[in-house]
This record gives sequence, structure tokens and C-alpha cells, in this order.
Amino acid sequence: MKELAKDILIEKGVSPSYHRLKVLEYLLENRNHPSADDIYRKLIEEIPTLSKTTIYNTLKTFVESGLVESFNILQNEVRYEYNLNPHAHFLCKKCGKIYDLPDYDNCLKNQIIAGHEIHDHQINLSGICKNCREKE
Amino acid sequence: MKELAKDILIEKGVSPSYHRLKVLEYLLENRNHPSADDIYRKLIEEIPTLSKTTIYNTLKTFVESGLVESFNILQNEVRYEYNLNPHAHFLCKKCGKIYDLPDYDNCLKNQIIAGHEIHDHQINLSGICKNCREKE
DNA sequence: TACAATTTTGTAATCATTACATAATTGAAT
DNA sequence: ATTCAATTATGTAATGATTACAAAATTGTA
Ligand SMILES: [Mn+2]
Ligand SMILES: [Mn+2]
Ligand SMILES: [Zn+2]
Ligand SMILES: [Zn+2]
Repeated sequence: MKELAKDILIEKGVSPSYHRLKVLEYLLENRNHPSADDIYRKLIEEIPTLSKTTIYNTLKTFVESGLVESFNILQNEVRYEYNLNPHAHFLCKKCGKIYDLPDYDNCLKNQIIAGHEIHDHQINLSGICKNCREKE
Repeated sequence: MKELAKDILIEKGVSPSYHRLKVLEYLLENRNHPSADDIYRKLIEEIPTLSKTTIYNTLKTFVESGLVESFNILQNEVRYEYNLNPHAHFLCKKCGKIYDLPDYDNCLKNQIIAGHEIHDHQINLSGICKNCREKE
């Protein structure tokens, strides 16, 4: 049962415009934590009039409606993903790939720690990935 | 026994130039996770010729020599700290303050997870802090 | 003093992101 | 179908942190 971008948008109360559908479909098919620019460069191929501002607007809408998550494992650009399950991220400093680590969620969302109300929880690991290690 | 900036630099093999001493002293006294610009704006008061590039160079040197840690809890700027103990960070979305959470380290540094070699481990939480909650 | 190595400075470039005004599209009401 | 307001998309210009790079200053040592 393939997830339909349109249904997901409607369910979250986001009106399913053409561009929003395209961005969400991209995120459903590409689970490699793309940047705004990654999405733009792919979609501009079939939508030549597409504006990068539209990508930023769309992603902002998605994140605010809880449809998509953004995270700052890199210091220069934001990455996005459609993956609501809590999980940690691992960045390989050699090849730049970002891996999911589902077993290391340890999620503190909605808990109260030291009096602080936790709304969001990101675990960012980095080092050398399995692939890169095996090449050496 | 107050930690002496000069001794710390020498121990880590970083030559203790005037500017480096000033930056490290700032970090030793200000445990509020400052940005490069925070440090610059304070030090320019007593060093009017100070260049912001020097701040960036110095912080880069410190991070590379393992003297200082940097982290990306914000999407637009890097924050720095002198605190070698593993701990998590909590960002208040209301007041912008960044708190330390020493009990939630759960550090995976130098471990191998799913074949990946973990060199660095950041835990970034966000929400509404104790102070801001009590004001409501 | 001479000189090479290190450190600092200043300017300009880079690059992701945002601001904002304008244009296009949509969807309901007439 | 037409009108009109609301939403969505576009384009350009600005912002702001960070980096590149070359020149200047400082340091340590012969
Ligand atoms: Mn992920
Ligand atoms: Mn800290
Ligand atoms: Zn790798
Ligand atoms: Zn607060």
C-alpha cells in the first residue's frame, strides 16, 4: 500500500497544490535526507518555471504542519525528511552520507526534563561509515 | 583552583598567543554557549583592532585540537563551549537560552554502531524552558 | 640583526536562507 | 460563466554567517 502524497497532505490540512505534491512525492521517494537545493535541482527538470522560494515556502509549511522533519546535522544547510518514526542520524565525515539509526531513538519528546518542556529531540552522530571503513 | 587559559593551551600544544588567550578566557568565563559573533562583540571592546577572522581562525584551531566543542543546535549559526564532559543541550524556543543537561549524555563516542565508527555525538533538545514556563 | 615561520588583519567572495512585492491560480459566490 | 477574495507561486534583492586569500604584523631563533 503505497502512500499517496495527496492523501497525506489532505489529512494534515495542507491544501494539495501541484508544487506541494511534487515536493512531497520527492521526499517519499528519496529517503536520503535531501537539502532544499537537492529537491529544487531535481524538480526544476520537469517544472522549468519552479522557484527556489517555492521550495523553501513548501518545506516551511510541511515542517510547521508536522508532516516533515528538518534537522541541523550540518552546520551550513538544513536537511529534510519524511520519516515520523523517532530515530538518530549518523553523518559520515568522509562520504557525506546521512544514515538512519532507528535503534538509538531514546526519544524524550513531550517529556519534562529539569523543568524544561521537550518539544523536539535530535540525535546527531558523526564519524566514518561502514562503507568508507571497508574501503580502507 | 582556577583553570589557567595559558596552561590549557600549552597542554594541548596550541601556542598561547594574546588573542587565543583572550578567546579561551572568554569561553572559560562565559558558559552560555556563545556564537563567534558574541565573542567578537565582547573582545572588540578591549581589543579595538581585533578582526572577526581571528575569532573564526582561533575557534577552528581550538575545535581541531579538541580544546573546545562546537555544535549546531541552531540552523543559522554555530555555537561554541569549553566543556569536555559529555552532555546534552536544550534550546528554549521562547527565550533562546541554551541549557546543559548533564544527565542525558548517553554518549556513544568511539563506539561502533551498525558498522559505523562514531567520532562525535550531539544531543539537541528544544522546547520551552523552566523559566519561560513559570512566567505563563 | 636577519630571516623564516606563525599569527593576525582586511577585504571580498560564497552560499543558504529570508523578505517582500508582484503575479498567477484557485475556489466559492453571484 | 464572471467576479472577487484568498491562497499559492515567482523573482529579485537583501541578509548574515562563514570562508578564501593575500598582505601585514609579530614571534622565535640563528
Ligand atoms: Mn532520517
Ligand atoms: Mn554545553
Ligand atoms: Zn562514508
Ligand atoms: Zn526560555
